[in-house]
Amino acid sequence: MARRHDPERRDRIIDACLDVIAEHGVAGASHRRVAAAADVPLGSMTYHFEGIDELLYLAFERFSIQEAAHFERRMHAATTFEEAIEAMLRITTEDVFDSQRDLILTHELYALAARRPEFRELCHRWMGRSRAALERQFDARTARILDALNEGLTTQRALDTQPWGTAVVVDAIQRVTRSRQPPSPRPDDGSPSPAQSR
Amino acid sequence: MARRHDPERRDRIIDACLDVIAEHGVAGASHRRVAAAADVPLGSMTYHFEGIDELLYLAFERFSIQEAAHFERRMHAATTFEEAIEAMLRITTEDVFDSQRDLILTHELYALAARRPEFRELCHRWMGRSRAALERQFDARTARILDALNEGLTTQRALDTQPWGTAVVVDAIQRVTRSRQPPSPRPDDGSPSPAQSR
Amino acid sequence: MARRHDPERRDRIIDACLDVIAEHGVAGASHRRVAAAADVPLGSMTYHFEGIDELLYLAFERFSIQEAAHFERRMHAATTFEEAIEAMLRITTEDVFDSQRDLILTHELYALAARRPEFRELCHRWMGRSRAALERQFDARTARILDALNEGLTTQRALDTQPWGTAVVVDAIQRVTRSRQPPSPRPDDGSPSPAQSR
Amino acid sequence: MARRHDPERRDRIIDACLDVIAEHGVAGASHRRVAAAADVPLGSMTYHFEGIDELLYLAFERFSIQEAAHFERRMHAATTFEEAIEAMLRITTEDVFDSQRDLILTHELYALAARRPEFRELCHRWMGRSRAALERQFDARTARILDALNEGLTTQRALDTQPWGTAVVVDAIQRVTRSRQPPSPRPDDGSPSPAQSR
DNA sequence: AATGAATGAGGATTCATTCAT
DNA sequence: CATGAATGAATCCTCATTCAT
Repeated sequence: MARRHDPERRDRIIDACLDVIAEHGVAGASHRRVAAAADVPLGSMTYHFEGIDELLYLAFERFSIQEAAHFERRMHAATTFEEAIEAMLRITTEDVFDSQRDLILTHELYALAARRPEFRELCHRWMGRSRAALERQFDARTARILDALNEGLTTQRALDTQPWGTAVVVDAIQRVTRSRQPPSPRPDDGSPSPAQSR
Repeated sequence: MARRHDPERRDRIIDACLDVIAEHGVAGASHRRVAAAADVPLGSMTYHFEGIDELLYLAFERFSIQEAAHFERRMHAATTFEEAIEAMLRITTEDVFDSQRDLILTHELYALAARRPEFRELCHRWMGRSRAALERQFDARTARILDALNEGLTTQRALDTQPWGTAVVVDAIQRVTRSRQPPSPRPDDGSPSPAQSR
Repeated sequence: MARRHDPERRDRIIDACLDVIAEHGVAGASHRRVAAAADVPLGSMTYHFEGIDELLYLAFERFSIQEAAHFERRMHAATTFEEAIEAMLRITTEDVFDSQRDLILTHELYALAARRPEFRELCHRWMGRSRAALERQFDARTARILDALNEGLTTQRALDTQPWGTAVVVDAIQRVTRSRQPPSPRPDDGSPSPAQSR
Repeated sequence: MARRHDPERRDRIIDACLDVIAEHGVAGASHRRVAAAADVPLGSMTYHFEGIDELLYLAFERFSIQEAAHFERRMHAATTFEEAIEAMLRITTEDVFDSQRDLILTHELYALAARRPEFRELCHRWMGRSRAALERQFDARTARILDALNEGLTTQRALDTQPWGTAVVVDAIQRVTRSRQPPSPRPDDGSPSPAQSR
């Protein structure tokens, strides 16, 4: 009866879906719960979305795009090699550490991606953007390794029951970035500072 | 009607549960589907297990133990530093690459662990065993980084839609192991240097 | 967006409704499916028709009129007694045999008519026209019997899983038409013999 | 809470399903309505039947068997040719005329059969039994024609809005049975003359 | 005049769980 | 000890219809 015209409803439902997944997992993300979270009648759900699969896809698509954009923002803000290293450190130790929500959503997405190609495609695009952002400061090989390292450190730190210090992270990043740097000159893409210390 | 006395039934159900998760995800793992997969009457499910949560927990417990054991076997077989490097390479590039099932189960477990402490505990124990196995050939810090690197490389290789060569993996392992290795002598087999244990 | 002014839309919807019934039965004939079949917005449905009942009625009205007209055409083309017999044979063996669509729609209509008077009225009118057409070549009694015979043969041939030869049909028509024919002279075209009108 | 053990429940549901179809048509035969009619919880429906399709099939299977049995009883009671004619007359004029329920169910079945082979099979079996019963008193050809005639007369009498006298029926039966009877002697009970079997 | 947006009721089905046997 | 029968809650989705535009 209230709210008949509500143009942002679709968006609100997608956001609500992410909230529900963060709280109950994909397994607990039902039309009913999402509708309640978005304060929308149940019938709206299948009016706005083909089915729960489409909603799930759109939700994770939005999430992966937001995460990629966040990563890009972090990396683009770094104008020197040192700042890039620093940015990586912050990304690994702070960003995910702070947000339980992101952590959950990321792994729910991965679980889906492991079984279903359309979600794997989302991961692929996300990784592509992360790598491209890293390649502004690092060569392609290093970018790829750094991204994988970030992935692994983040996951293990989050899923451990014991706290990790940041020292391991710092050390890991150094090993990965220092080792190959002297022989092969960094690509001038984005023209990072020639100095490679730290 | 046939098998009334069936002592391995509980075990069979747990294994069937993992199969079902691998095929349908945790979201699709219902009593009915697991019972069907285990060829067991539906009533058995709540007779043998408190509820679906207990079954899920036992299934992932078994899975994580099996995986940890597999990792240990791989690493224990390596008696030299070079063999250890080689083992890591194989673990990262072959093991998970081959088994879609393990990949899915791992990420389903992580998704659960991100939300629920009891599953995080499983991850913690699994990581602990992996690290201990690595510490037979590497110092504690390197072990931890190697494990994280393996985690990240494995995940990203599996969830990408494009194939990765093994070159990146080789390079990554080298960077992580070479850099710190010369100054600190490798711990001898079975006794990680006390200063670096967690 | 395209066709705003579309005077034949109502007609198109009615035809589409018959198509949907032929494919999904009355049970499966929903506003949505008909709208899709007619390539018309869902909102059109209740704009052009009071409700689904009205649409159903109009669809079957059209269908029964078309069928009656077809029957009349067949019979009117027969100018002799022999041609009339031949026409009946063709109607029973060819027409319905060929069209799965007509068969389905006929029985869906009958099923409705068995429960609801307004649809029974349609059947009544259809039968009336058929009989009138037959009475151009047969006395009223024979016309009625022939029509019923046609009904029964058609139904049983169509709903059997084994093919019927045409021999039975020929024989049946002969029995029904021959027996009473010798004593009472065939009525001349358009005026059934008064003695036998009902 | 009440009635946990109720061995005839399945049967009761099937009967209730036929009642609901007779009242609301196949289109209106929902799990809910049938469950209510059978005084059974909704969850029972899919416990006892694979789905609504299976229930529909079982209901019409039962109906067609009951009808065939009724027809057989009528015909088997007739021991002479004259009694058989009389039986046919009663079947056509009384039986269906009396029961709105049978009429509706018959045509709902036919509507289904027109679209779906499994229901056509039911019709085929029903017809087979009717014909076999007729062949105890009539030759095969006559049996078939009589059955078709009965079908058509029954249908048209029921779906007309005006009453039919019995005279037409008597006449029709006579025409069909008299014509071929003199030359070929009636087969004695149980063994139709071989020359006329199909 | 026409329709896209919206919705509550009801559609079939699946669910975890209970319980009598 | 084990299970087949049973069920009410909840699943996703479709429905006819309403209504603001």
